[in-house]
Amino acid sequence: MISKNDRIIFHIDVNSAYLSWTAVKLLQYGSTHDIRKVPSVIAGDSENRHGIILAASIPAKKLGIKTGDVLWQAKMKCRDLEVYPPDYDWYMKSSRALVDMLYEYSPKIQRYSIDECFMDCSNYRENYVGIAKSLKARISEELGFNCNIGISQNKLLAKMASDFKPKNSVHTLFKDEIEKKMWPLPVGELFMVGRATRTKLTRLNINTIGELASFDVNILKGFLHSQGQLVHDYANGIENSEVRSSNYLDIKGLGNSITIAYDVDNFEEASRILLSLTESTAMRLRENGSLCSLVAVSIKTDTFISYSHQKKLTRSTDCTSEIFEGIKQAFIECWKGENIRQLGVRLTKLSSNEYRQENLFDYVASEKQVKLDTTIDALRKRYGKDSIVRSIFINSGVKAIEGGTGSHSDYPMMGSIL
DNA sequence: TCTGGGGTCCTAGGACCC
DNA sequence: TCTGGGGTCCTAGGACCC
Repeated sequence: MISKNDRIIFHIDVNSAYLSWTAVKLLQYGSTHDIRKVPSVIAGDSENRHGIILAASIPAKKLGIKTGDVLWQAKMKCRDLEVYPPDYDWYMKSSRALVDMLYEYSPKIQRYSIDECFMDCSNYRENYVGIAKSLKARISEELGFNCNIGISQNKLLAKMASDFKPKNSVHTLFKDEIEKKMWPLPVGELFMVGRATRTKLTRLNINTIGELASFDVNILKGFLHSQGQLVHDYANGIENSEVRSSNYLDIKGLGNSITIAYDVDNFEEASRILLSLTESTAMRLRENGSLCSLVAVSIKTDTFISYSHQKKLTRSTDCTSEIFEGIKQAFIECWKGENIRQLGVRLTKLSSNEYRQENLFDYVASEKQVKLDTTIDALRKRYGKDSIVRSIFINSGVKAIEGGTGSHSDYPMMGSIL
């Protein structure tokens, strides 16, 4: 169990978050039909080639439908599958409501993703399970959705615990429970063992987490390099990272990408889409108070081949037109002329805009650009994203501002590591 | 029949310098 | 003309997460 110097970490995980949150919204708007109780999914529309399952109800899961499946395949498994579109603004509100409630319990909270949080509850030396249960009950009653809470001495084990069945429960996975509760599980269920790693481990005849835990770590490192050490540690429950109150300023990079409803085969069209993506990404960059000095373009072709190319800027900037020049250059340098299915823009090497390095030669011009961007951002914030649109987009068939967890993204996305 | 979008981190290989 | 090795930095791609 818990000893004196142990931390107590909660991991709160909303069950089928998107589906639950849409269900709650429908009920709040007067529906009497709870989509959690029938086969249903949240998915984009196939017509625009966004037809992927983002979340599935438990009845849908029982029919073999899971996140990431293609919509038409899911429909074949269940003829009267109910399909609902995602509503990201609502999901952000729901997520925020959850976090607000968690702050009543502890100030040390790390938002790991839109539907997962770590919370350091080391202050509750006794009855932490009882506290978790009452927290879970409050979330159900006051917010209307269910979650799992995992409890342990570190974040990894707490996260593993919150995956345990049954759903809508509190589970513990303390170090002295690893052997019984975690080691019998298939190795692919360990955090950070994805498909590629699992395949390699299977070749070494490692099939359960317990087999991984007792395997020679040096042999593992030979096959998996640093990943070998990491998963071996995780299989043994070793992980010591802090619950760090996330600061949105310390993101490493940001980007937007879009799968286009049709294949793009000419430069002008691709360029318009890239500008549209640059607009939304640069806006987020400015909102974050950051400058970037490296930009990258990514391309996915109609045959699903992906590649990317990056371009260093001459100085750090948050100016849409400067960033777009870099993006356009990068695209010209790498596009091989295939039909394009998806385009992406990514900004990295971020720094704070407190230390804006002015261009000595056209100081006035760049001053003006900064003011222009700031003004446009303010107008769009006030009157909506489409209130100001570049003339190039009018009648072009391309949305002026494409993609993006725009202003509502007030948490950093999770990393793959804790 | 068709296959999303947002992230972080690591690594192999090439360029360049000494 | 041909030969080496080590260090650093950069890039593209691939691993993982939700």
